[in-house]
Amino acid sequence: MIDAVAATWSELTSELLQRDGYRSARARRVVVDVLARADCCLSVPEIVETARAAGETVGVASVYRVLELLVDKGVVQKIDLGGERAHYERVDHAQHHHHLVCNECGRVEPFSDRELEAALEGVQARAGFAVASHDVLLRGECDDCRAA
Amino acid sequence: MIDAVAATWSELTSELLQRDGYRSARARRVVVDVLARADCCLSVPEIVETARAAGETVGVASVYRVLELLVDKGVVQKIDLGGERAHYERVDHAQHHHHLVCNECGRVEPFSDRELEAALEGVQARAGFAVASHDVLLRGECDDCRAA
DNA sequence: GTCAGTGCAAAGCTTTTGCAGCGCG
DNA sequence: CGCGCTGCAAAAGCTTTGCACTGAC
Repeated sequence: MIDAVAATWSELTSELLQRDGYRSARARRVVVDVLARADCCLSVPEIVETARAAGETVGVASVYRVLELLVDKGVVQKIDLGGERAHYERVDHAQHHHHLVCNECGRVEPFSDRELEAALEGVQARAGFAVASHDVLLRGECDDCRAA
Repeated sequence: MIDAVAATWSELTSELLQRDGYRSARARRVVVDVLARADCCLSVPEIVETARAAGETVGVASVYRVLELLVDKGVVQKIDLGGERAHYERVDHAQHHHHLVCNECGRVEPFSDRELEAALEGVQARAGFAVASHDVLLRGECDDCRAA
């Protein structure tokens, strides 16, 4: 199930890039592949590390360049969790969600809420801005840290 | 009105620090003063610049140290707008709000919405985490940039 | 006088950029 | 076989830290 969705996103991304005249380049394939399999958002070092674990090496510079392209194309979202590095994850309209971050251990967990989305739509309609996207970040202490 | 609120926050902060045994230090006074007068969130360079414009010089290092302390004390909130630098603003429970950021010009505007807060309370109640705070960030194009 | 607090300057990070070489089309 | 893409290494910010000096108490 998850793999099916990921494969779809991966395919759509490849097609999109091909259509726009981009070559089938190695670094691009590796980054797309890592993001396709990721459960949640990843930082650049995490992407490089994950790729390496899978036997593929990529330079950080290439990763940043690929991510910039993918964000531009709207298939990847840059997420700032308040830490020192930015995180990236694939844009998957069927699985739109936000993030809970543990202030103690840094654990990140996704969540989604219909009522929240409805409220956001209302705000966006009333905003003076033409809102293109939104992010919600909840900070606190996760179960494990609270128990400890 | 705004000045009254700011003065209150400023006073409360000073009292809090004094109560906890902190000295009446210059850099601290300057940073608190700048934040007290600020309309919205400021970056560290902006704080230094604003202070300088008011005839007070502060070292960046001191500003970072003061901000860390104030965030710890819960009277200042660190806000990540997705750019390269973090922003800080005073925590003012009477004026709780979130931010709209223009992708084109970088303009930041505050907004608040009762329905949104209600939805967030619901999410926080249902979350596995003990949620301590939340941030909502809306990105888009502001009026001016859309007109241009 | 002591020692918390300061500011400079240097170090540490993430992220960006310059450039020579590689390989897709 | 040209030029888009890559990766290294160097550069560019923001932020943190070490250290000697200043000033609050």
